Amino acid sequence: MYRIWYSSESFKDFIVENTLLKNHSIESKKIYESDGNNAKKFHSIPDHLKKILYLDCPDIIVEKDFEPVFSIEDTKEAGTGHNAFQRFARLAASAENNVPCMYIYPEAKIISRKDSNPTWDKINPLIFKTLNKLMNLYRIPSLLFYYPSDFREHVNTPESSIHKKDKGLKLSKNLNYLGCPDENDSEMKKLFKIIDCIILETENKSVLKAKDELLNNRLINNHRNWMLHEYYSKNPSDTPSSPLTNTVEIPTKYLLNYLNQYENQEYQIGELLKSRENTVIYQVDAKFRGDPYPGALASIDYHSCRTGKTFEERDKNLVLAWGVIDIDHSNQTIILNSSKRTSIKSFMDKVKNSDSRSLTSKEFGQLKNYEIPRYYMQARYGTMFTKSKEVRIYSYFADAILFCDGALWRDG
DNA sequence: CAGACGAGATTAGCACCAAG
DNA sequence: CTTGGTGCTAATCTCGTCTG
Repeated sequence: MYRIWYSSESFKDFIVENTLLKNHSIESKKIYESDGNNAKKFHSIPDHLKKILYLDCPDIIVEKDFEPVFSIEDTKEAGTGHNAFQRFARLAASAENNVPCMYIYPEAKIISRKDSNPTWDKINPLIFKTLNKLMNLYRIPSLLFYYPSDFREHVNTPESSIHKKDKGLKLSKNLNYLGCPDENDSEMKKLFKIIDCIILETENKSVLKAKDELLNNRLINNHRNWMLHEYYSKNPSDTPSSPLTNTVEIPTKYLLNYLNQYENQEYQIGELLKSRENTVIYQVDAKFRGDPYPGALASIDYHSCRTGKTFEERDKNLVLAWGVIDIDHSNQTIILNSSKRTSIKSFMDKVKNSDSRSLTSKEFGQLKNYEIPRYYMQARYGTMFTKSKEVRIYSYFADAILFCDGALWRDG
């Protein structure tokens, strides 16, 4: 009846045993993130789930009759700066695929840095506003719950937190739920109630119809209002914060003038970029890497660029630049300075690497038996699931990627 | 020569912490 | 205080070498 896909067994039990799922027969299966990460097993994941996993893999997906009912993402990370957005791509993937998502994140966590007393690192409230945008767009719940913590009892006294050894977080005391949040905490009880709500709705109606109407549910609607309230109480003046503070908006003309170096008599840049008057550039002056940037890039899309449900429906281009942008108004162009000299080679090497791991150039006789279904998946999808996560997410979200020594862009 | 074993490489997860 | 670049670890795969 219900099927639950999980990456951690104790967290799966934590969810099942504290919700109405415990009254149903459950089949549980381990989830595999990607073909690149788990070449032997990923191809056995059902096709409809692969589509959700295309962008990023959540901690839990619950299905009924082969239709995803909801997903959960759980983290103990301190949500300062862009970190709150690290898992955002998977929330977005869930919403884009019409699957409600629950996000568990600490309101604050105790961090001890050298030469200073322990302090609470507090969640970047922008995550609430961005999740609200996601809900407006897809009409599917994307709800954040606070990971249980001592924060409110010890706002100014992290030193005296009872749970200081766990960095202020309240973990479960139940040995079956090792590393899970405290199931007796009020915030977790809210989570269980809302999950129960979703399960009851799917029992009464079809899964699809239930999901369609979830935002009208009183409990869920209340929680959504609470999230907005959290945003405005933590940021009353609605001041922009990371990662939006690392973006710059320019007239697209400037971008086209910059990309002009790659045009000649044979090739002219296509219509897509030109069709949008302005362009948002996310500046990352770091060595090429994945987390936390894929999630941050995705969040900027929903925040600053999207007007509709797909990445094609944007009123501004979204560009990822590996370096810092200087705007040259006199020449109507941009200058890209990369202090780490991050090369386009680092991107292309990752693409090359995933191709070399694919089976598509083999003869049938060379395939081991267990490789045959994987080969067949690759025959259909190419290296779609084989590439590393950052290559998948960057090339999905960014209309163009700029490096100091090269660039990639979409024409349509 | 098939299977076992283990080192090294790769992927991704899960965060931390120093700078300004 | 906020920002935003970087570090560490587990899991798994790959591939060369060993062994019976």
